[in-house]
Amino acid sequence: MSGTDPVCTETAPSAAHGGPVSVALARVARMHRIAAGRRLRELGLYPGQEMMMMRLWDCGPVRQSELIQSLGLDASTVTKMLQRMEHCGLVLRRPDPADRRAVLVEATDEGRSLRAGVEGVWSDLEQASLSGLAPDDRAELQRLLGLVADNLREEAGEAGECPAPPRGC
Amino acid sequence: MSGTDPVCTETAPSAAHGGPVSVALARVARMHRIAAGRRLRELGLYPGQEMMMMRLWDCGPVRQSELIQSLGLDASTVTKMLQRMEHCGLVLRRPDPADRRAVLVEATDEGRSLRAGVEGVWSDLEQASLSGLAPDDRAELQRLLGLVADNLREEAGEAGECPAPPRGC
DNA sequence: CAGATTACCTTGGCTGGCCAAGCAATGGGT
DNA sequence: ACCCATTGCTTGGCCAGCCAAGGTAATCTG
Repeated sequence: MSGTDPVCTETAPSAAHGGPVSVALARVARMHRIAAGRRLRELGLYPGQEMMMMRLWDCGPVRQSELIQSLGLDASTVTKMLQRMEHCGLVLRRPDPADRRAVLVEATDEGRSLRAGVEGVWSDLEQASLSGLAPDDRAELQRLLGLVADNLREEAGEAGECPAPPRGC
Repeated sequence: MSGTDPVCTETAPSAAHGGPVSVALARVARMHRIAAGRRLRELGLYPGQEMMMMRLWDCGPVRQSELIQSLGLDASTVTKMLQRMEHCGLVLRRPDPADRRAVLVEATDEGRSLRAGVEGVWSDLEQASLSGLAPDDRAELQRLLGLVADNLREEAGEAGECPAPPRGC
């Protein structure tokens, strides 16, 4: 707080730039991720892995490609995550007899044993982050997020044009 | 779609788990980031850097600690980002004469020249992702995100208890 | 005024996540 | 039967982002 402190006094980041909602969304998402990570770490999980496990708990043995599509992640991301998780004993991977390029993924017993903990963390977090929102508000928030998701999905689909314009930096 | 395909037919990921809103939030945020990254790359920026630049455009020379707090990022993250961005000529760093441990950060002319492009990208993205939402809905979404942000901020504040419970994996 | 505490930044290590490129197996077209 | 396009996954490279630990400067305290 010295005399060198420059012009800017505004602490709240931008309500004037291109997209206030986008800014808010990015911020909230990061904070949410951090909060989740803090709780998850006590279970021995890194943030993001819980999504994977949830999908596996639901489904029994799944093709890796199914995971990729259902989580909406990049294929290489899923590959590396599963490699680490397998190495930790959370998950089991074996070739699909019906298609020799595919890989079937399944939760191990150890992986399954985390289910209650993870679900507890998530519902706890949901409760904490939505505290003070009426049921109507929660439903509304979910609805609006759904609409945005639809828009972005469409966006992503029709974007395969520019081959690879240079990355300046 | 072979015969080996297991039980799970549900494509929509979970409406039953702990936190549907949390899931939606995480998904939307990731898609949003990807969409932003795709557009930003044509400007020579990586996703995340635009937030930094926006803050710098607003404020003139800023202390690094100010950036850390205002962006809500980890100190080490900001350090590394700025190192890369300085190396690319987007940004200029110089020691603060008033406090020899502090660093003052400022956009270079080259960095400033990206302003119009970045703001265009963001408003474009805002428009694309909010397409189909009435003004009321947009305002509502922003309001709700603000509430969630408040909850999470509070959350983060009072969480400095457990020193460092082991990371199993 | 000296010693302890605090603020500010840096480095190292690890993960999630992306893209681009590559390899193997499947399936369709002629 | 053959070739080619497609699908499924892997590797390598890079960046954002976290935590933990360390070093230097400013500030608070005795």
